[in-house]
Amino acid sequence: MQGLSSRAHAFSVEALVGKPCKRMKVSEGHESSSAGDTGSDTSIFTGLHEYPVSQTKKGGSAPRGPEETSCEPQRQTVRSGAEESDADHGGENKPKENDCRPDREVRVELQGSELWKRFYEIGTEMIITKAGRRMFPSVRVKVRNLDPCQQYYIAMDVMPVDSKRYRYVYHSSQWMVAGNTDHSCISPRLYVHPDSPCAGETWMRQVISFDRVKLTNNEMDDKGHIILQSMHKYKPRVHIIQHDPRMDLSQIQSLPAEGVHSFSFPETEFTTVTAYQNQQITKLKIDRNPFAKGFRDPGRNRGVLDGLLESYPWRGPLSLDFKPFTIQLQGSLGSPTSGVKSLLPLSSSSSLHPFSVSALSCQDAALHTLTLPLYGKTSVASSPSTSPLPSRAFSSLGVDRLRGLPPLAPITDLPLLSALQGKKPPHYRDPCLHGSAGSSPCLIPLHSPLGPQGPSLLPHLSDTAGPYCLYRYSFPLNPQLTAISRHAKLAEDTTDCLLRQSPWHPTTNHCL
Amino acid sequence: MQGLSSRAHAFSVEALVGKPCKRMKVSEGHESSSAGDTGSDTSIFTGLHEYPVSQTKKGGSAPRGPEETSCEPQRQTVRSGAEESDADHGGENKPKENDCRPDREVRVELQGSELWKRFYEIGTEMIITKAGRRMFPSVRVKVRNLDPCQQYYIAMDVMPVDSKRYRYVYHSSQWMVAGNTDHSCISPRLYVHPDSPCAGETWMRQVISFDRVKLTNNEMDDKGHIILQSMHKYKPRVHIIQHDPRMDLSQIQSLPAEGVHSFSFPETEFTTVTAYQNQQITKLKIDRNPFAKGFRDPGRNRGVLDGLLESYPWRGPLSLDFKPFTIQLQGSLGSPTSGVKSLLPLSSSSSLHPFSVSALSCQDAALHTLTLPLYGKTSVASSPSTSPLPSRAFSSLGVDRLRGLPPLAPITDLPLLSALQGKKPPHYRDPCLHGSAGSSPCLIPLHSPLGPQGPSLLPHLSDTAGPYCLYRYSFPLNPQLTAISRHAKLAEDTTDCLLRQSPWHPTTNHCL
DNA sequence: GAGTTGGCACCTAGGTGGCAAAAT
DNA sequence: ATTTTGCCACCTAGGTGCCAACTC
Repeated sequence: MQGLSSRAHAFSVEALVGKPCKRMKVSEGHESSSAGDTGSDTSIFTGLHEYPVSQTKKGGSAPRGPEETSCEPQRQTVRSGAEESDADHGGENKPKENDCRPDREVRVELQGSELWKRFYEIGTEMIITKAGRRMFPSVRVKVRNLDPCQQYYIAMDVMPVDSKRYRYVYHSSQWMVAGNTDHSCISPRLYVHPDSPCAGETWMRQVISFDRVKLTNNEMDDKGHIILQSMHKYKPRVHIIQHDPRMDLSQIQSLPAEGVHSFSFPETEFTTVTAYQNQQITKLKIDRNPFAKGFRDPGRNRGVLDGLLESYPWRGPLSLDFKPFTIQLQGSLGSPTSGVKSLLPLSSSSSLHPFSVSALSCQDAALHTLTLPLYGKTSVASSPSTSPLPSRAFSSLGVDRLRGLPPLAPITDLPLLSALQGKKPPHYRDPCLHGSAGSSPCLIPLHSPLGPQGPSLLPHLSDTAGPYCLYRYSFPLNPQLTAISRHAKLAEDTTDCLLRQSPWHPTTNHCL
Repeated sequence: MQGLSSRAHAFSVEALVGKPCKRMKVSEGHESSSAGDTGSDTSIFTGLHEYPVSQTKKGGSAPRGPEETSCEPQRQTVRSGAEESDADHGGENKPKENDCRPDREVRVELQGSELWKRFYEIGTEMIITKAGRRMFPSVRVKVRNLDPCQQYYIAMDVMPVDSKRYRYVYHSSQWMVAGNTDHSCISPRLYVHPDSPCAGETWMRQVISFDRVKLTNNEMDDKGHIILQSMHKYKPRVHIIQHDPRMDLSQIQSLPAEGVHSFSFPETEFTTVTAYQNQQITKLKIDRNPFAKGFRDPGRNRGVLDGLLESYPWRGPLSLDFKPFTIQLQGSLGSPTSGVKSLLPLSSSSSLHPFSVSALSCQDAALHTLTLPLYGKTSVASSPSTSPLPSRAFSSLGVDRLRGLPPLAPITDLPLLSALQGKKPPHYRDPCLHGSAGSSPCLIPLHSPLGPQGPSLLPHLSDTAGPYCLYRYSFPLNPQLTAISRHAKLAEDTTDCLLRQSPWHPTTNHCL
């Protein structure tokens, strides 16, 4: 389980199997090294029971100077080394189950500190929007030395680092002070972790993630997001709040007067923006945030087609522009009975791959022909998919159904018949066209030459006769070409696929 | 906000604006009618402080007979009418803030009772899977007469109705007893609502939804799902548990000995299955569960194309099969300068619609031509979309970018130029092909006749000269045809769109 | 001109029933 | 013969940066 995002899990599973009020051992790895170690992926802070951090300023104005929050980065070095290992072994002590006073200072470690530092070195920017935007990276912490039996709230807020307004100077790639904050008195919002309240033991057992926090620049926000001003510098704080059963903290909107430990981490400082200023930040965000994968530089992990091109020797004739091209892929066929010939004169290498892709590449016709095998063995369907592509990737390209082609028996087979008759293949559903007597929308048996270039192509296909059924899939040039290549990839993974034996009329080019 | 699904919201927003310990007025609508009213969409139960329901049987075997759970459906009629309205007005009483004894019996109403009853009349089935399956409908309740200041846990479990095994007899569409349960002693799982614990006031303010509950048939489940046996009858129970601050209830796995009110509703009884038995159940699920929308009968809400066909008089020549067809849509053009002529001889009706779709319908060529307007006014981009289709719908058809065509200035415009030069339109991203000098994959300026039928089509286009730019989009016959129709829908919604004024070479058919 | 906004293509994440193979 | 399982197409829901238009 990732963090505490699902409260239900915490209750229903992990909490249930855990032994209550028994300190769990957490992996503590490198923390016994110097806490300020920049090579560490965590930052450790200890909180003092006597209030290490300044109180929340209710409805107050922004602090005047940097570091007014009294939980200083320097505090980071207060505890380390020896006491750290003390704590490690102290975890074996029997916790005082009825005594809810923690036996040592509360400690909080920032998770993903390494990533935060990567951003911090460039100058972290966080987008804020009217609707609210998540932070990336998000604040994730591990807490230690809580009383396992005590109930705690854990919350986060975001404090101004100073009362300056900033602007980004492109040519120097730097943030410069651009003025002072107009002190709009917005009471700072406190984000209470959704798992609150929770026993110390449960909190300590896992990473506490604030990834659902959203930042907004909408002062009228009514969704509980944290309200910030654009072009200002901020730093998140994490608060560990002892639950006082006498008080209903379920609706706390500001920190209580006592029993609060607060922590912050220098590398989490960021500047709010409505659009990224520093392109290095953009790049790093795109590179690390899974939701931005669509923007990633394809250089590293290019399209499957590219991968195929590189992994096969026949690269030559293929190109991605409008020029004519031919692909002839080659794979090991499991069945000696499937006699596959080289289908196209343009192909150079030996041709045993179970499908071929060709283009009738008049410059703008974008009409392609795909000869694909019909999977003749059931093992195809049940073989574990080794494709690195999620199947969803096909969806967006609109060619999922190519794969939906079922295993078939020679000719009396119902799915084949339905395909030949222009019905839907079994797995295909199209609610828009449902009920019409339409044909299979994506897999269409090839009946005749397609255009000017068709005849020059088809003889090569038809004279191979018997062992395969030719299907045609037409698609616009580039995106679907990728799709085709993905099918190539699939076929490649399916080493036991067979070409379908289905009748092919050599002169009419009809698939019977 | 829907239910309490986001704890963060409960804390950060709604809870914060609410006045603590003041009973909120909830919409109570028809509840003052007889509680047993079958026409009502809620079922109301009252719980007795003296334990209306049998205790949880820890690790126990299934009950032997039906209705062993003592919270009977019949209890449903205990309270109604007069007291109901009493409670309504009692809501204005000042709650005794320091006295946490509720002033009347706790009441729980099932939300969505009407839907539950629809299922119940057929014989509700719930799929159970190894990974866990949600319930549909899900248990959603409203609670009343809690002490606003008292903290409560609210939980759900699922109790066997009897200890019989059932099988479905298809020819009689009935569930028949097929034997007795083998008493596998799996301790029943308790699903604690993720918002627990929470103040009575907060609970009462909104619908409490158990839609995240998952049912499983995996006895070894470690994800906290509720474990049931297939082909058995069950009924969910809802428990209101007073929070005893002396006890840590955050890890409760069974109901405490006191302070629990339990409720169940006869219409929520269901039979567990691994695959639906009664097709009426399947149909109702598909009809009502948004996640099953893909399986819905398109008869009611068919494809947009169908809708267009019906809403326009020119239906005649269009068909969805392989036959040749022509569409000529007609809309009101904002600009009198855009002289659009009837583009195709096949078109019958008057032709002023800003685009046309035609097919060079050789039986299997599937090469179509789309003439579409370029949106010339910024108001197009900013006009509120009235299309009932989510934009995502286009994604799956692979033609999103058609819409991405930007508003353009006559010819020096960069996006247009890039489009004409075969570059990507501004909004288009294709990571797979990124970096290649490829052309616009989906919007390709029309340069020349496309095939045998091309020349006969293009003269009609080219001699309209000046005011538009012709783009071509090729697509396989059926699915993308729908996509085209969706663009028709978009264009229809965009009443102020303008045909683009861009040069068109009348003899070469090139878009300059 | 600088900063903000809204639309959108492209993702992640995950819920649904259909289907056919597998298990019982 | 019945029940279960795994895969899949098709959805919902929502997070991301890009872009053009808007605002000040």
